[in-house]
Amino acid sequence: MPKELTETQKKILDYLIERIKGKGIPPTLAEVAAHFGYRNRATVQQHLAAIEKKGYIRKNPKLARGIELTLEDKFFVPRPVLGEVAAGNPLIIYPDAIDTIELPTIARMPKDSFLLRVKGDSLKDAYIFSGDIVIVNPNLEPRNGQIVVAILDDAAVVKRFYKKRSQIELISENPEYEPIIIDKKYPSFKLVGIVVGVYRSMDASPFIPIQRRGKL
Amino acid sequence: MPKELTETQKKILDYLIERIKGKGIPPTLAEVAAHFGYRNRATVQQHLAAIEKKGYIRKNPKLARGIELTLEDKFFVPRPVLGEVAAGNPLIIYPDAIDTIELPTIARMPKDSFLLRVKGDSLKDAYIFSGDIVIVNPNLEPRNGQIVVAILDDAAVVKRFYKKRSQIELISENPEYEPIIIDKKYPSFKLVGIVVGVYRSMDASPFIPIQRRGKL
DNA sequence: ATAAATACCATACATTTGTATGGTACAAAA
DNA sequence: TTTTGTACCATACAAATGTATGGTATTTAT
Repeated sequence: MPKELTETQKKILDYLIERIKGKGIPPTLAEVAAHFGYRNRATVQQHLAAIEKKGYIRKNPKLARGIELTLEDKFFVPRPVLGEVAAGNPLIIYPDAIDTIELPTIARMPKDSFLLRVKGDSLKDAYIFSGDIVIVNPNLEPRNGQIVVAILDDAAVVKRFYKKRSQIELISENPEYEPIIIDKKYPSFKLVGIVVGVYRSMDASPFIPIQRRGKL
Repeated sequence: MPKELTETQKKILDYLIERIKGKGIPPTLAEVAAHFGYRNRATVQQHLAAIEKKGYIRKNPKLARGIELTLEDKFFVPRPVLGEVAAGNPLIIYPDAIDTIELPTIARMPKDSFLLRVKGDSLKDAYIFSGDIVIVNPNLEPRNGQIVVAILDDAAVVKRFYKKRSQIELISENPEYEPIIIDKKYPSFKLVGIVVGVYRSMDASPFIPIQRRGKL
């Protein structure tokens, strides 16, 4: 189990992850220093040593940009989950990250997307379940039938989106939930983004392994 | 549209991609040279110049490992799908990639994992559906109750794994399918890996947007 | 009270790294 | 035939890079 990081160390690690996952190129000491306004590389050097000691990265000695994320080899990388979102009844969405899930290393986010954990079962007919992580892109125009995340009276919902002449309808796949109809002028409605993908980790299995034997 | 690459250039580009996506660190000229057995960096230097000229990479001048993949700066990154795997009845698994899916940029794979597209519905009670992409890690020891991919008589299956004294059981979540019982000595059985995650793209929506209005 | 960890700065140095330049050999195109 | 492109080799060099060492100030644990 990796040890706790200090504030500064965490910031630096986040930057490393951002650079490695985002650009594909780990930064040099000089670049990290520049990014944080440090006057010299030795400072970064020491922070990296500390982060490495705590087990989050591995440094290839003598090699330029020789920073590897060790967490990556464990297949999981911490990603912030911005909030929980109701597939059924609205839930509160938090301004900051409420949690960090261990998205597998398959987890490089498009830089403008973010993650939300789904609570509730109103999307079960669309094969999205409570506990799933949805990848939300805020910079896409919604088309009819797409699954979107929207804020409604300070709560967030995940629903299927339909735009009509003068109103927007948010429909659950699950017939137990009533469609939400929004007049276009409705003030507290805001479209957050479009669900571009769903990810579910199999690691901490939410399923109880039922010892089902033989035929039924 | 990028121009055609020569054989050598393609090999080098493949290596670059492998390094950037796999390790997260682009190689230096020296490393590329070593990998291909070149006696000096200038050779690589010239190949890279050619590849850049043809538009596949961008080089940050003067910067160590300053190689970026130009094709990558989009939302989706092509990833090879190694085969299709049956959640219900066994299907054939192909030695090479059968397809390339556009995994979202959230998609950087752990280097030893690979993707399989699921066909069939025997795992629907585990919320895995036909068309989903499962992320499979071949280097983990399976624990009871985990979902695994296994090869059985040249066909691959996705099932829940249970190890008993002298036999292994592969069980479907879906009661319609019979459990598969394998004697430990069974020759043609091979465990491929453990399903560590499921990804589903919402992009090419498999669902027909049903115009369901009002209450039912 | 003292030790240890954190968070920086500055300077120095050997290597690594990218790049420039020049050369050879070969095949295909003009 | 000459030119162009590909595929290598060798040497040289400035800048980038990681690392070592030493220092100060502050906070946290003992």
